[in-house]
Amino acid sequence: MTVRGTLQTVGCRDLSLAFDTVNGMPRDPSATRAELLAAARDEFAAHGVGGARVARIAERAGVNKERIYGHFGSKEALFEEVMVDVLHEHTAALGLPSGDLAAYVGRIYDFHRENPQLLRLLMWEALHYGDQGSLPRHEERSRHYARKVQALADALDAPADVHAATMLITLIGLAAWPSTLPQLTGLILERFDEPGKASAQLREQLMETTRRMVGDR
Amino acid sequence: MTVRGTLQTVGCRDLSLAFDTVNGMPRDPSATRAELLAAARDEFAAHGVGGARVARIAERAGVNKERIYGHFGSKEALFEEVMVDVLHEHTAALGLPSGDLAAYVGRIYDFHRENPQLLRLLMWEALHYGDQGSLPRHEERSRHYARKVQALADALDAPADVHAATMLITLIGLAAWPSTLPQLTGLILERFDEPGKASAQLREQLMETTRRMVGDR
DNA sequence: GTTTGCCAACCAACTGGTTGGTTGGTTACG
DNA sequence: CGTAACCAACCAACCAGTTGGTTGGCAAAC
Repeated sequence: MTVRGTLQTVGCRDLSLAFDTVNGMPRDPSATRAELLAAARDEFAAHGVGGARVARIAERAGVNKERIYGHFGSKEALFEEVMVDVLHEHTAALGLPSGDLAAYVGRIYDFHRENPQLLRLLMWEALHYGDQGSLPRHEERSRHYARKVQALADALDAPADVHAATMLITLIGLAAWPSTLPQLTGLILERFDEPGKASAQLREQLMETTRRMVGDR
Repeated sequence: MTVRGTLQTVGCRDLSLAFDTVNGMPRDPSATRAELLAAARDEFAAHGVGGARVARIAERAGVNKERIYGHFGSKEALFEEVMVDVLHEHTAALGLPSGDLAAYVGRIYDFHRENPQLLRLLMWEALHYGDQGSLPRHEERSRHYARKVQALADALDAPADVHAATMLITLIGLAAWPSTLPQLTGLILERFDEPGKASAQLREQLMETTRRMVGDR
């Protein structure tokens, strides 16, 4: 991370990076914007919309608070922008369900364990926008999941109907649940010796359940 | 709900209940405490620990803010007390897994759909106490889940080992997941006609998955 | 090639409103 | 009559968003 600004603006800069922090550093609005988005992602994942502090976000980005309002307009709008970003990255990283659905579940399970940020952001978002209304970017997200349902139906060689939809919910749930309430998972598994091993057995259980679920019978 | 206090204490009382709000109302510390706990439950479920407002809690309880500190000491301590309460009620209402595990999943699924408060509180709690540490009342809660693992093992006529533990996690996950990110569930199901019917089909899917999961093979 | 003038990017300092928690006094009741 | 429950008023800290001013960079004018 590079930090820009003049020497006398002490409040917003990490002085350990002072060699980067010199007068004459080129201005770069898009870099500022990106730094803000990255800092905001960490802050929102850690504290949620209401708990996030714009001062902390600005400080972490090495930028003045006011830039948030110049670029995004409000804390809430910044949060929405972060969500768009994160969801795009997420779909790019995980792809659509295909051939081996148990492997798909295993992949998603691993992803959420190694990178809990996305799930935390989704949970904050779900809690923030209560039950009644819908989320921002509703239409876009609806289409995204319709595509996933279609991909799952293709993988099963079945129609993209309610059954495929409920199955998609179940698949995602199996993979994501242990990381959703990690303390619950820990509480249940902690009585058994090596935690790493228990986690691997949980992963196997989820994949086996997936295999049985998609098997015809 | 009854509201007590003197006539001049306008700020903290619902005047529509003025006939209850007369001088000479008997003091009842334990009732005050219970009112505070009930109001706090609603407030915390809606807004989380950080987002909850002690003024709102006191107002809803028809009691002065200061009573919160007299009874519980701090907002955070009040939250912990609410969690203890809610978890006790929850276990009393749902019981342990027994004979028909698919029915158990169906029961939990219905419970969370009809009463999203518990899950919301658990999510706020999970997000609030990050990944690192453990929750308050760790030992008590650990024993509680050990009992559940044991009950599940009994129902399966199997040992209470890691396998039973991972299966318990999976069962709870299947039942609770759709209500955890309800907007996601809605987003996936909204394309299909009657939403009530889709929800019923989802329920059936979860129960069938449970049946297949516990079947030996 | 250099000066000039303009604007977007940037910042420090400020503000009005909010909030968890406290305090000093009042009242019910055993 | 003493004590515990209760309350209104208060306070210091905090915080999202604003403001007025500064500066880097670029393009037009020379």
